[in-house]
Amino acid sequence: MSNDTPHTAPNPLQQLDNQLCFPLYALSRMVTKAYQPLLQELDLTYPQYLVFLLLWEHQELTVKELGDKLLLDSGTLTPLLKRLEQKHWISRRRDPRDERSVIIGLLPAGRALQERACKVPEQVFAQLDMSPTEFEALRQQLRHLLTHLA
Amino acid sequence: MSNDTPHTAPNPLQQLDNQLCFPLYALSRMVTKAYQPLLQELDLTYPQYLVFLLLWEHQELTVKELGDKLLLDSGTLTPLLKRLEQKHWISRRRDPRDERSVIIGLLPAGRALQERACKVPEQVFAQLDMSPTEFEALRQQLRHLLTHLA
DNA sequence: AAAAAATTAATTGCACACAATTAAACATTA
DNA sequence: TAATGTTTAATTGTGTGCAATTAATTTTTT
Repeated sequence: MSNDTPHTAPNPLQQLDNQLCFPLYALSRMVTKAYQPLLQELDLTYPQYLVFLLLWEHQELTVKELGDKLLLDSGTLTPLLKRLEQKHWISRRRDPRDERSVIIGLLPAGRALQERACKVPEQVFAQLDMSPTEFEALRQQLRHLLTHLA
Repeated sequence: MSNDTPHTAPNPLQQLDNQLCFPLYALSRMVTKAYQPLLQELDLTYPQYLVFLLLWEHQELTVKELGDKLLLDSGTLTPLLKRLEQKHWISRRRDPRDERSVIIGLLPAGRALQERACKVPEQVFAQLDMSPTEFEALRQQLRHLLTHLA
């Protein structure tokens, strides 16, 4: 132990390689990047794509419902949805039965995107180099953690 | 099949619940949120904390090396590092042997943060409700995917 | 019904992320 | 060595994320 190393002894728990959080954070961004060239063809960002996945499934959802499902708040969703509205892909209107809520609906151009996007999931999966079994196991483990933390 | 449902038949691969990307994206944000109250005490954001994890381990790193390890580019790192410099936690100087590189070093106040942060990993782990075995398995699986994708 | 509490979006301000471009320094090649 | 190409940060512009606040509406309580 020479005294030209005055810094604290390394704490293994404080090393990046031993963190769970970092691979989660980095992998999430890398997967988003894997989507990017495919989504660019559709003029969509990744969070915008997630909104459409929900709208293609449910036709109409309030901002609240979108936020609950995506774990995003109005500070993120409101400007994102306004950009989609400007492109005439979605509609935004107050719920007449509860004027607090804003209902997001699909416009024809937004619905038409679904067909163009249908190949996206398998194309990303192909880049992942995972067996369907591994894929399913990891998906369930992540979802389990998510429900425990959210 | 009634004709008041003019929309396309749902594609299972286009349902949010069947995606791997979404739990990854959402869990990553939730885990970052779990760090937030702990890091707030240190006046740190999560990506700033990651920078310090590396600096506590290596004392000095170039912006390039930080970017390679964190998978972040200068567009993200430069302003982040300038904020840390303004707090007198790190130093930024050109490498005299290669004036293209900027060397990031720890200042005393930045080094002193390590001790205050040493409990953070275990406190976050406690919130995760996972066995160490599960933790380790997931960590390695995520790292494996990351190296395949990055 | 009136007052208080809760719910829903929007807004504001700050900090990432990242694509694309620029500029400086260094390396390689003709 | 001069020209070309590469590497490294910084810059610019757009789009999230999110904490905190605000404003309008609805619900609950008194």
